[in-house]
Amino acid sequence: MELRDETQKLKRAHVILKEKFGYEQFRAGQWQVIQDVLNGHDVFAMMPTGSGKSICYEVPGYLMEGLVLIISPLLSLMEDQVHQLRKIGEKQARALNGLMHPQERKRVLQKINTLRFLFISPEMLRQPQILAVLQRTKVSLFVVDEAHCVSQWGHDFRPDYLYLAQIKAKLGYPPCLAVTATADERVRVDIARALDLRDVRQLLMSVDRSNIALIVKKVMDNSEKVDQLIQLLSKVRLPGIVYCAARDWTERLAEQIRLHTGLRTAYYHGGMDAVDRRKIQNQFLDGELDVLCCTNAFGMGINKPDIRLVVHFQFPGTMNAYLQEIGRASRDGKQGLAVLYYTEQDERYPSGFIDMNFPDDTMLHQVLVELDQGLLQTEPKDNFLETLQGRGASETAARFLYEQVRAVPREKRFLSILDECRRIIRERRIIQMNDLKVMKDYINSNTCRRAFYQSFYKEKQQHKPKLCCDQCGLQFDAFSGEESPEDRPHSEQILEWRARLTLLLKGSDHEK
DNA sequence: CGGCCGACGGATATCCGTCGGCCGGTGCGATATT
Repeated sequence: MELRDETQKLKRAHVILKEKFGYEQFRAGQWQVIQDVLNGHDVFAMMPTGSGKSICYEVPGYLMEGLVLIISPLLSLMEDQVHQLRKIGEKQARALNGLMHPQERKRVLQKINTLRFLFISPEMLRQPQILAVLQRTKVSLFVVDEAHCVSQWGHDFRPDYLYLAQIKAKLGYPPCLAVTATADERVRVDIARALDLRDVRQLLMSVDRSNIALIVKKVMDNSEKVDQLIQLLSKVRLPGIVYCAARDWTERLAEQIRLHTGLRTAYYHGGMDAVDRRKIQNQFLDGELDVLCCTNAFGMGINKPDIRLVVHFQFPGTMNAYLQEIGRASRDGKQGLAVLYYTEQDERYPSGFIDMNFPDDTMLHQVLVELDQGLLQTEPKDNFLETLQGRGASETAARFLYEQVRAVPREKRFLSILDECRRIIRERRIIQMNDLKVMKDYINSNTCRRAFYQSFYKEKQQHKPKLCCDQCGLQFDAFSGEESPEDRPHSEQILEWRARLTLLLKGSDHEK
């Protein structure tokens, strides 16, 4: 009888897809995930961005009894997703966050039993009052969106991510669905552990984006980089994103680009206020900008199908981050280009960031001693964090230390956790340094770029696109235009490009 | 890790080199103060 129920559910999934979302068929991967979810399994799904990850929990939301709880890393992402659901007429979708008026938050909690979808941050979810309300509610599905954040941020930057397993337990172990576009094997294991996934079904789609041509270009110094970038921007298709490691670089570059190319250029980073950020983001989405210089603050949840170029003015510290960032190009399947400029000095950024994530050993030791002597208190939290930052710790390092000391029982000495802290820091450092090494190896490798990361992800190289990478004969000069237009071997490239475009267009027609 | 800035000292009355220290990226929520 149970079996018949399940079959019924699966049939109804197709009906929901058509009636609510207006699609005839599930796309690759979606159907498998939905089946596993409806059958009550924990599921880990790695699907490329733009492949319709949200359908994977939205459709089950209509077939399971109770609330679908979606843990999301960004408030803007939650708002967007609620908005999307509203557009298809779903009224029982809400977000719960700190920007809301307390009254409104209360109202959402009061009618929680009538909701179908609730979007929430890991921080909010950890609040005892919120959790108490959720404990009285039936949670049908526990979704972790952008699940790579668990591993990428949970260990230092946003420690609340590491409490999701505990919260899941308090909610009575609802089935869990973790989705992301990029997670190498180590990250997958890390996520599975942090979320306490059991008997997990995995759907692993390729991380490769074959329509994005890859180029790594080594240059002497930053001024050469700026020159080359400006040339590149005036030759290739736009809009484009230029990723920088530091905020001041985004501003300086934007200025330079505007000056030398006249392109509509803006910058975006986490130091700007929320209104400006929204404004720039919307301008970019609406096609009012050609170039956006930004830090890694920009990108998550950005769904603009026609970004043609992603430049790395400095490279990120992990392969996952790199693939996330270049993956924002050409979601529509047309030809895109990713260019990474490299000088040896650029390494200082990622290695500096790794250093900043943790307190140094002197501070660690000193703080534990002072806590034991009563010269320092862990509470109130903000005072503790401020004191540490006053002594030169980064905000992340301070918060890391707070997470370590907050749970030390009264009868124990703080110094007793010294070795444990040292071990954690050492291990995390090794992991991050290894990630960085992989990224450096990618840059310095003299084999196919695509083959390199596919092997890192333990994927077999499926099909090699014609416009693959600089190692496979893709001419950087054809894009950058270092020579005069006449003597460039350009026309052939363009022809090839056109031919490919046509093919792609035909291909997508065929799919429909 | 390395670029950048300010301090400092030496040789000369303003400049020049060197050295040490600092800084650098992601966002949530809550709370107190203008």
